[in-house]
Amino acid sequence: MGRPPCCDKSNVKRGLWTPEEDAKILAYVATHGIGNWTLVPKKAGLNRCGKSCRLRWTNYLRPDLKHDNFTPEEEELIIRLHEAIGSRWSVIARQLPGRTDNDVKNYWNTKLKKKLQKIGIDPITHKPISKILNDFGTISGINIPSGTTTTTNSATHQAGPFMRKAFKPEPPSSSTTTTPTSSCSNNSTLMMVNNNNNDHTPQQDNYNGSFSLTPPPSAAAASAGAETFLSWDFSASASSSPLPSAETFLGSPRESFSSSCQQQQTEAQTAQGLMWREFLVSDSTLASSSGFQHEHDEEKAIEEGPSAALVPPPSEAEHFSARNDGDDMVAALCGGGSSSFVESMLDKEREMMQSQFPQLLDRLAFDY
DNA sequence: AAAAACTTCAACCGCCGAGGA
DNA sequence: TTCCTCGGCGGTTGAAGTTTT
Repeated sequence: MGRPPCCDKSNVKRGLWTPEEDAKILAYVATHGIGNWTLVPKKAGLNRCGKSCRLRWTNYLRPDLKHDNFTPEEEELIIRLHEAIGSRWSVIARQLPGRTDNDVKNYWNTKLKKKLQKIGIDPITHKPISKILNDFGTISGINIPSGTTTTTNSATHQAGPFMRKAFKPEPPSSSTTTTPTSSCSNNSTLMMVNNNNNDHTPQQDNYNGSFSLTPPPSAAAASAGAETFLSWDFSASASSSPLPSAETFLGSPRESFSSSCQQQQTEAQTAQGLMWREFLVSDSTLASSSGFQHEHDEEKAIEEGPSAALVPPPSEAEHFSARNDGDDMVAALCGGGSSSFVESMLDKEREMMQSQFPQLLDRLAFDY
């Protein structure tokens, strides 16, 4: 049975609130406090849905709200928390006094996402976009030719279908391959530049995390229309070095959360040459891309059945939560049964989270 | 000056879980 | 156990404002 509407939508006012309506809410809350929001419109003399009243109060009228710009510290915290727990805006907002989940969400969507994209970081996975695409090349058995430029932001989404295909369990005899470059067409180009030999060979898994913004080589920039060039220092060859993170750009004096996190993943990297987070790259990216959602659903429907093993992985937030509803999916990803690999990864991430965000983790555990 | 393109963000939508009857 | 209501949440929309052409 579907849930009935909370109010008669045809008879309630919608759209922007007037100062008079705001005053009524404020007056009502001042006298009665916050209680049953469905009764508020009637008692306050408003022709609005109760839900709308609650939203107006929580997102705009609450006296403890800040209405000024986000500070760099707040920005950094949002990025770090988003990397850790994903788009759980309410949880992130609780770490930012005076900010609402709507504020944080809007700020992320309009500013921070673009900011990260501009510096070549995928805002969903918080990994360098080139790294994602290069890894995809490795995973799917495709070597991106030397000198091939990889593309940013929407190109990642454009790569969705074939990336997903790459993760799809194939029968051993299958030789299906796809060609990434056919889907990567974007006027925003990201180039990987090796400082040592200055060739543009994509590097995989062995960069050391020294990662800086450099001015584009003029000729290449002009021809490629590059917005941002990323300069990588490959001088140290330690393969267990952390991946660069957005933190690097933010100049945080603290130990990079993402770096430590990713380092642990790297250390636990299996002979498969694939980290579990890689799965998140493919599917969380897709899931958040409305353009692929429909297609994804269709494919899922097709794939479901006795042999279907491609189950959307839980978000990182779900991994960090105390709920178990992601376990089956993770198990499915690993071919069924419990996986010590996944469990150890989750344990490590939890430990790391505990040390980095103890308060947050406590709250998550409490909430769920 | 006007139109088009782009950005921002308040508000809405629909789903979900909790909890009470 | 089932049904219903409510509050909370994340994703999305679209009006208003701003910038660019």
